[in-house]
Amino acid sequence: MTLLSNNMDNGCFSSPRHDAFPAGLRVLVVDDDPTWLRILEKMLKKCLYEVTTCCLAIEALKKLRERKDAFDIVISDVNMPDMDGFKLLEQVGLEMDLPVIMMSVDGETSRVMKGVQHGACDYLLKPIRMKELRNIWQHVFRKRMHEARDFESHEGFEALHLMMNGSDQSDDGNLFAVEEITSIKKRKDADNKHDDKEFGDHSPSKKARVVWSVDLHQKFVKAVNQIGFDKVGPKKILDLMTVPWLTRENVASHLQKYRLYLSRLQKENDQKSSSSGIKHSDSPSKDPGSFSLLNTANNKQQNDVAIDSFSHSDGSLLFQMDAPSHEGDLKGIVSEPTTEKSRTPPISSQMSLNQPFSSLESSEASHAVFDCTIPTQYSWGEFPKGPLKEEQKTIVQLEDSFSHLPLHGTRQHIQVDQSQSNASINSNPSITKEEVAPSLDIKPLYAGYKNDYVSPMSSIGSAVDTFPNQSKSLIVNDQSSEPIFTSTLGLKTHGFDLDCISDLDFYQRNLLLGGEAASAPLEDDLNFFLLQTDWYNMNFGQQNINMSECYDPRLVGEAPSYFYDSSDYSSVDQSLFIA
DNA sequence: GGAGGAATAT
DNA sequence: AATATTCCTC
Repeated sequence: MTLLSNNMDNGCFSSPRHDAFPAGLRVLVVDDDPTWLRILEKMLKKCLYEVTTCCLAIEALKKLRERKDAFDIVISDVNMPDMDGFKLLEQVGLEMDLPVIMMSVDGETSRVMKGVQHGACDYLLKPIRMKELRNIWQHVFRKRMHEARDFESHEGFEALHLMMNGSDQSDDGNLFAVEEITSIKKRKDADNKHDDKEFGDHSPSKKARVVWSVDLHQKFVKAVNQIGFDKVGPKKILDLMTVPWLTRENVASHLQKYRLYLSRLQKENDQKSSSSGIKHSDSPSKDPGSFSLLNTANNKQQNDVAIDSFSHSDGSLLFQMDAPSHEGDLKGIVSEPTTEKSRTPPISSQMSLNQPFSSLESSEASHAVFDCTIPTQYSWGEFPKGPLKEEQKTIVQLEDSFSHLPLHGTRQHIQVDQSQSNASINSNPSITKEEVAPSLDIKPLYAGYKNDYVSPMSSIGSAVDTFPNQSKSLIVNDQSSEPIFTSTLGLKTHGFDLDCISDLDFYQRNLLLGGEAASAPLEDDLNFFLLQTDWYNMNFGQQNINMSECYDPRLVGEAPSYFYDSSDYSSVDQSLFIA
């Protein structure tokens, strides 16, 4: 490490005798009580600091003015005859801008506060212990960091830490030199430079990440379908999506993931078919109506663009979508879920699941599907966090949760809500008209969504796999920490408002936040950030709420099913397309 | 010289 | 795991 040299240009800590950082710290002690003065001097010297004492505040000021660079830090008593310690504090802060530590026998909060308000970097109560003096250098260090302007708490802390460890015993010169500190800052500055741009427009340090919300994905899928799976390209998709802030790269990345997902499904499908002989039976309901079903290559018909090209040889299908948007959106291909479920052992769930499909009409069917697939709020509560996290969660669990679903009752509920959903959505600024318009309502969207990812396969396995993952994502994950931090910064700047989710918010929601956040369940979020005391976390949590499809707690009371359900859907969907 | 897309990085 | 970036090919 670099040693602090006595001849540093800036003259800091220039002690002829010591070159290790804390050692040689030039301290000016001011106290009208000679006894204390002596004691302090002794103690400070023991710390290897260079000590200068004076019993008069005025005298201290004089010394300081004479040579502004002669001291690194000032320790002053509060009660002095010639001048109020606070006054001195103020002067020093004004003229020399040196860190000042106040001390007194009086620990009254108001006084301490006064000292701090006047700029004291610390307030020590007499009797003062070595321990307290030993670390006063930290104030100098901190100040320097700040001065270096682009002080970064993190690095600063690290450096500080290092210094402390290394310097504690003043044994070696294992300390960071001021120069180093400075360099750290510089590096920091450089880094921040790019960030700054983003900061400018409310974004945090890093480039915002695009969160592929259900809406976005839906658009994506729609575009893919319109173009034709075999002809798609990021650019084309991007153009069709008409999402201004989205970039080709974003789309490319998503497409990559999408393809990966599909291929994985395909793979699984293949395996399955081979092992079990023939693939799944056709899904139950191929509803002529609007539902599309997937499975078997045969059903590709009615879509303008069936994206089955992906599937291959074996003809097992990949997936189809109703391409044309129009109201066609509603029809999603729901097959998969059905199939999966039916296969699953737990009878109760199966029954419920199947039923809807076979008998319901398309629109209803889709609802039903949702119901089946998505655990309702009840489920939420029932899902054990632990298990959810586990990779092998499984069918059993899923089934369990499914069996708990209040399908019938819920279904009705949902339908009703659905009618309101549009209103809700519209009222929610976070969703732009365009977004709302194309799709009749969220449910259909989800249905479509699900189709995209799930329909291709009717494999239970895939469903199962995804589920656990999704749960994982539901739980606050650390990965989001970084993005979130950033985003919060942005939010902070803009004054995030939970009540008013504006387009901007939508934008932020999609660009600023970490992806996982979007699927975080309210419950977890709340738990999570209720534990946090700082603003960042609080907002982080709120953000999450917003992100999860209008999951505003305050709204929950009013628009129950819709919100709950939607959030659930979103989570499910997300998991679904998590490859 | 840009678009796609696999490989990598974060 | 989800996205972003990089890098190579066409």
